Amino acid sequence: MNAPMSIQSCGNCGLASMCLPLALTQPEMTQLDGIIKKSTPYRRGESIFRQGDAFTSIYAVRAGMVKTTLVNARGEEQITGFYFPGELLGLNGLHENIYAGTAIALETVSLCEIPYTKLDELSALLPELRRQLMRQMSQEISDEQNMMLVLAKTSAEEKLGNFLIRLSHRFKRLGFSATQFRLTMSRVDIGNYLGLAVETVSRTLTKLQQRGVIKVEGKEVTILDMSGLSCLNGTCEEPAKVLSVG
Amino acid sequence: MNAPMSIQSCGNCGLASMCLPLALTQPEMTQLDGIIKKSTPYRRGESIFRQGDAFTSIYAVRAGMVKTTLVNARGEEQITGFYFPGELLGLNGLHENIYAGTAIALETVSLCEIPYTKLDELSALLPELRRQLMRQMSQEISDEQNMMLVLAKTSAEEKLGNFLIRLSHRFKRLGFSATQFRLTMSRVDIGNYLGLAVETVSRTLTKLQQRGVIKVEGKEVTILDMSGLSCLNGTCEEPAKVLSVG
DNA sequence: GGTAAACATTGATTTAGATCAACAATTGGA
DNA sequence: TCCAATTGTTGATCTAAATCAATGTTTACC
Repeated sequence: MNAPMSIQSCGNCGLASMCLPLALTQPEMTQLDGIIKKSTPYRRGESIFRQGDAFTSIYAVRAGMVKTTLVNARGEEQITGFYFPGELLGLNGLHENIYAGTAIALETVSLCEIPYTKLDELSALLPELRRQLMRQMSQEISDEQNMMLVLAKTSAEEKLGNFLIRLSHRFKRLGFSATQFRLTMSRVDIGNYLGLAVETVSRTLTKLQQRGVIKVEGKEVTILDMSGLSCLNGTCEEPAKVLSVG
Repeated sequence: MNAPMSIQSCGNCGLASMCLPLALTQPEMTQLDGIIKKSTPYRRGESIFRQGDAFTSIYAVRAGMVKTTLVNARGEEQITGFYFPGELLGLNGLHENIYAGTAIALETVSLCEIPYTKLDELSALLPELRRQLMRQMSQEISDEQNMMLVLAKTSAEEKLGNFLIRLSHRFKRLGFSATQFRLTMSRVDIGNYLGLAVETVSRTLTKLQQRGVIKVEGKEVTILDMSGLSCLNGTCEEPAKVLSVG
């Protein structure tokens, strides 16, 4: 090992999180090309894989946003996540060789496809990769446990506050503005994800806007008072309690 | 490779799911002993690790039941899972080397402790282990996504039906009765986990009992009509709709 | 560029489950 | 074996958010 290990963007798929070319040699790079496939872009509404399909590959999002959904026996459908460039899809297919959910493009989406059968080969090539994969799964477990908390314990306002803040973080990480971004998903999708009716999503966004915390213009959102939002989220110091005196 | 690979119970910790002694040689077994630690039992209420602690080990439950919880900045606490013998704790500590939740013994609990630093060593010894670990994480992701669906989309009755059925499956897998078992956790814990008030848990159990679907005697539960419960869960065929005629 | 479909907002009404309150049943320690 | 503490049940009331309903707005496709 010559250079200090660093996680950087991969030329092949443009991803910081998935691809870890730790000063790869040229032949190694060439090998990589043969393993990671660039698949043709998916269009809005197209599914990348469907619940119950044979598990063949995991996917790293290159560009565009993806949602994943889970349907139960009674036909109720839950959006289980929104995936941004740099994030991995299909991690929960490993335990029974079947995709445990459906992934759908919310806009035009590019992906890196990593065939599961090649994962060992790839890991041998990039020893750090498997560990990185474990970290990502670990992260996903944490995120979903946090989501359980949000779904079970918080009000509509807190849910939306939390949602917007997490979106903000992810846009920031991608190098975009943390305070002004576009909601790629519909209000229905937001409601479904947060366990709220569409009408409640609408009303709550309006309420937050009236309070001056955010500005909403259709799908465009501006966060005007980040700490105001954070407070909803509980991630800021409790504002000094104003006790009514005498 | 001589014998066909099979996942069987590990003499060291009695676990089918975690330990994979694929016809190990004696020296290998000896090595294992040095890596997997049997820790002293934890008593009811004791914590195995706490949210924010430095991540050192993952744990496999040998005996007894464990709950894990997550606390957010505002102090709201959510039970994120109940862990049975054979299941793994601490899988979501990997991504930032900090435990992302707290694990608490619900009764006297025995564990196998697997120091994270030994995981590579162990994986080299048992090549199947790392894959098994990935499968377990994958399973946990799926379980939590299912939980998101339950929390966001189902009624109190459905939540409890789903809860009891999942408990039933796990007792069955452990070789115990699938229709009669003890609720190790309190009603408060059940409510917290399912996003319900205690009172609602109590009332709903009573209602299910009155309907003859279950029998409840304190912590002892008997499932009298499994398909009745499954219907709540949506995992059975829709019962023929009785249309009122004329 | 027009029109149907999909998506979003706002208001009125209903409801499932939370909260408040009182009491009963277990549990565990002296 | 008793008593305090914890845990569980049941009833009455309240409320946040769902549902129902009507209308406005954007999108995408002939």
